[in-house]
Amino acid sequence: MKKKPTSRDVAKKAGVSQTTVSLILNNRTDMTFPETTRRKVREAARELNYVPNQFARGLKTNQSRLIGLLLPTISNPYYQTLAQHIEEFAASKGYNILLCNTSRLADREESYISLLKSKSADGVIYTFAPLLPDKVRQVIPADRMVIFGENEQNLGFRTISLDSYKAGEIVAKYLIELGHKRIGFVTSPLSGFSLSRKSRLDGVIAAMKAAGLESGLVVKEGKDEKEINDSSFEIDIGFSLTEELLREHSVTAIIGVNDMVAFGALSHILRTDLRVPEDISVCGFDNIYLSRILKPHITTVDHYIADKARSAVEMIIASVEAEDDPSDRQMDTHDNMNGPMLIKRESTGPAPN
Amino acid sequence: MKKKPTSRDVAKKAGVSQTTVSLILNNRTDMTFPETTRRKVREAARELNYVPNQFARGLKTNQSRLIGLLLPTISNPYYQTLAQHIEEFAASKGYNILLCNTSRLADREESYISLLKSKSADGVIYTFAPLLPDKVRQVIPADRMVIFGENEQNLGFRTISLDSYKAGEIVAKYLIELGHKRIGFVTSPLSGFSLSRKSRLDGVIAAMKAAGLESGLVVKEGKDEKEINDSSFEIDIGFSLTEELLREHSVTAIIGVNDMVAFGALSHILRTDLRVPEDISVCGFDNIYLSRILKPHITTVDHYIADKARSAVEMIIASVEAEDDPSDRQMDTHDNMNGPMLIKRESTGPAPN
DNA sequence: TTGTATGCGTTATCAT
DNA sequence: ATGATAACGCATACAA
Repeated sequence: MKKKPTSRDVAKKAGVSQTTVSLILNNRTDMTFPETTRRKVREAARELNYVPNQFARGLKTNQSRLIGLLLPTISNPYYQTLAQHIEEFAASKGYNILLCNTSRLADREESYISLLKSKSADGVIYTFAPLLPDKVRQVIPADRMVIFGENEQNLGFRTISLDSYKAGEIVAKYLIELGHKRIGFVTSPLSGFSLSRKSRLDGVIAAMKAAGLESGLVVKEGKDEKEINDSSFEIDIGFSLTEELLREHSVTAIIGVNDMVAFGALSHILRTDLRVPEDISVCGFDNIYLSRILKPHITTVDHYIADKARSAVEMIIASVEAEDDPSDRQMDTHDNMNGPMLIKRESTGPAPN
Repeated sequence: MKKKPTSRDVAKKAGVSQTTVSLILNNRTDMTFPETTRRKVREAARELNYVPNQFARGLKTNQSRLIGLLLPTISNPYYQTLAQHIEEFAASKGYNILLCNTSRLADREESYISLLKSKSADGVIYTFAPLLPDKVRQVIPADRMVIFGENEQNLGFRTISLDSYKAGEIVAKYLIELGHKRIGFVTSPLSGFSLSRKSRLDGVIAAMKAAGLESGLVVKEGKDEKEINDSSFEIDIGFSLTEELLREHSVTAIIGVNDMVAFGALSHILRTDLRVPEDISVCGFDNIYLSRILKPHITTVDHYIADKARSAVEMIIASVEAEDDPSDRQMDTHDNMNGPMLIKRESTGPAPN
């Protein structure tokens, strides 16, 4: 590890003071330098391969340009895509992403929170409801924290909402319009972590009720969530619950609680005599990239994740920048955001008969 | 952003000096303290919610416990799984992952390299051949850099090899044993970035040649790589090239250059009258998690990615730790590692006739 | 316009 | 066994 050049080295080489180097390299507009000085400094920096030491800078400024991204797992197309969008937008703004995979384990979550504090992360994006909301509050300033997902329990954190309830309604209404009266809802466990699963189901129930079809809904819920780190678990759940469902009930449509579960359902159905969508319709949620790839293309609900990822990052950056200039302290008025949108594809059609 | 407590605050509260706090909280074994002092300090730290400031610590120690992970994209099951394994093992060792998505763009790669230097990253893991090897060499010390993948051009970087050539051989030999004589090789572009694609093909060619079946190989190569950031591109390539291939040639087996391409191939075949594997066999490379999920389960080659991810992280950590104690400077003797292994599944069978 | 001096919070050296 | 004190490299208030 050869020693790295410091701003003092650059200063010496350029024949100016270290202050001048700092000022010029930070492009400070409130100061003006002769073009020759600027050139000398930049050239010296380039020749020495100088890069400012973020430890030293951070010690002064207390900014890290680091955003912690907490995920239950990255082996899941939904989180993947989310991570990708967040990373891309953050990078475009000069912020970087520290990958924090919690596996939904409280102790991992806790150690990551401490880590983020000690690294003076400028912000934290949760992609699930915190397991330890009180701990988080102690450690992370409220305006540096955003939850990406459901907002139900209202813990007082800022939230980028996906409105899963409405998404559930939309899907159910669509199927009802197509004439479906007996619908199966297949889901990984509703208890515990994922609030969005429950919300989606609630939305479906509401729509069924509104159409007087309550009794036509069959819910099949998966059991334990032990293997949740690998999304193959969700496919398996979709597969086996659908098998069970079709053995016991005659439905004309199946809603998977997300696209992965829906794939599992589809995967079972394709092994039977049933045709999709002639005999049975299938749909999911999330519009993960696989849903426009795997055949038959699956009907699903899009959340405008890219836009929302952008908003999440923007909220944090706004707080960071408000630090210097406390004037524009406008918080989270992100209400005019796109709601969920149905993506109709091959896997759904009119009810048979 | 309320002010964070410093070790001095802890010292004041515990009634000791700041030095003592540092010594105790760092669990230094070369120093011994009365149990009462230790308790006082720890308690004060806990009560104040004290977390050491990494900027200050880093300034002194020049260690960040940060590893930069350079990926072309994370929207690809292969890189996903790799990232997951690397993150998990690194976290277990107290190291963290900075996500560096380059989209295979040279300027992004360059800015990430500078960033990693300025953040004093302890190491860098490339998951592809560097676009800017010279720049990397200038900025990242050789012993803090590991390439995960092919080693062909031998740029002088340490490498965790996947031995794609051998993987190609293994697959081809297996198909030949099953009696296949006319085999299609379907691939995304061979030029440019991905060395492993070419190596896989070379391995296949070698095996065919060895069996005197050279003329039985048909290679279909996809054109431009513009949409490579979304792995749907690879599925599309598999789909359309297979369509083309089957129109022009009669083969009894198709090798996809990776599992995604193989899925694309499969996806087309399932829309024809051909049965898999009775009429035609399909296989891929990488053993991504989808390959044991999607039906029919696809035959593929496993690389022991989890083990190798571990090795990559270990190599870096070893270098970091060798810094203090330059005695154990044993470098990359990771030769006794598992080679590629064939995973036989439903999508392959004996050649027809 | 440029340079000098100081301090950020830690770790580490050296006294005590 | 514990406490003063000096760096680490940068940004910045202030001096020139």
